[in-house]
Amino acid sequence: MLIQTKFRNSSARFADNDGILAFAQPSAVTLYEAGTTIYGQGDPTGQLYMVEFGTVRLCRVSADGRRQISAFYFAGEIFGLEADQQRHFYAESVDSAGIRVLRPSQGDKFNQSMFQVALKGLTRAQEHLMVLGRQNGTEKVAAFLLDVADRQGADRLVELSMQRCDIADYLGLSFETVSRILTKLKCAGTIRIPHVKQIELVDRGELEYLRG
Amino acid sequence: MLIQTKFRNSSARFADNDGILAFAQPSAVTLYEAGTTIYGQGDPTGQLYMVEFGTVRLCRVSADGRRQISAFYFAGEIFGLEADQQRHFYAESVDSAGIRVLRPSQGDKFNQSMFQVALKGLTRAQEHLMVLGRQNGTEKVAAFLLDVADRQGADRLVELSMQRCDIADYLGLSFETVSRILTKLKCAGTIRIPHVKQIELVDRGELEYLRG
DNA sequence: CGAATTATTGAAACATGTCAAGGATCGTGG
DNA sequence: CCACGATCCTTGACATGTTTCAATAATTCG
Repeated sequence: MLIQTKFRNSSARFADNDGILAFAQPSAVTLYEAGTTIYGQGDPTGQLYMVEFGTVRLCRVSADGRRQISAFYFAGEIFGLEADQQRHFYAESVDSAGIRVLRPSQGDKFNQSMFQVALKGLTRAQEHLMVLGRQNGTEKVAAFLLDVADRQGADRLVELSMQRCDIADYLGLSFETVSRILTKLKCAGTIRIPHVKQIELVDRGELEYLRG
Repeated sequence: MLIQTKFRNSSARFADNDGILAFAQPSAVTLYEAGTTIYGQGDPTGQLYMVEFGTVRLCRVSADGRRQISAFYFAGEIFGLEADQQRHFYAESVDSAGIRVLRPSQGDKFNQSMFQVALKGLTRAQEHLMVLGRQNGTEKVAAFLLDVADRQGADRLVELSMQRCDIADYLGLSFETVSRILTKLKCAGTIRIPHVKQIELVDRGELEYLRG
């Protein structure tokens, strides 16, 4: 369910990612209801997207139904870059999200910006490889909470726009394990869970220690 | 232990990656003995490298000694791209490897090539995320064997330049588990192991099925 | 308020890790 | 060329973390 909206400058409060806005031709913001497909696997590539508000997940599902979320994107972040003409992952809104399409305007500066987007994506993916490959459940969850907090600019209170299942598919765990670990951290006094979707970082130092 | 060598065109048989050779200023080939550091974590960035022959691993070690190998690079492949001024991973030769430095020559075309390198790296990292996050040991090893075979252009006989421990740290497993899985695949008739470092893909279809 | 979805918790099964021993391979020097 | 030590690989037994299945609780939405 898509609803075209009109306001065009609400992202001013976020970093103008890599100067890309100056050189792309940004469209109006499109509103995606929670769980809506933004683009599908196999779709043609060619345009980038910017999250205006809300959260986006980039996913892939294997033949037998296991899902891996390769990244989340929050307000102000850019996604949709692919190496060739076909999309290898599909993108969905996690919650109600506003997405702006960035159409490529031919030009050096836009390419420069695309390069920055690619580098940022590469860095994130490599960081995530480390988490998926060599960390246990507790370390994964700690790393996730700190990452979300940083990207939200949150000092103590993290707003989890995604559900446990999304976190699990991002971290390579079952959602039950994610739930158990959050409970364990809560009991240890490291976090508080005032609401299912709000995590308060009580002992940030401990989380950073756990993250490794 | 480094030894400067002189031959400059032995990579002609490999794909001229993204046309980068035409625009960079390639140096002579430097020979790195097995297990030699090519660059360290924290080193300044700025130049790319091309594998002339042999294998390179890109690694990171956590505080308590767990290592994650984020990528292997084989002959003809380019590595060394980073998002900022500091290297976040370190690069080592796996076996005896010849490495060519690609110094950035200012210019549009080189940047274009860097972009291609970034995209390729991003794609690989994302593929690997899927493997690390959602595949079990057998699937990981199957995916690894097929990936190496493809990149070596090998039909049946895969030459494993790296040891079990490297494979394990790449796949997020223990080296004992890697060994056990190889044995299991051997007993199942899916592969043969004529030599510790040679894997014959007897039933490629089965491996592809296992990979998912 | 009630139904549907999502989250938590428990118990048992399973895959993988850890520790330990023995075997294969490799490089070196006699 | 062989013998030796060092390194790497394999295999076994057991410990552990995570998954799975199942039941209950909390939350969301109409």
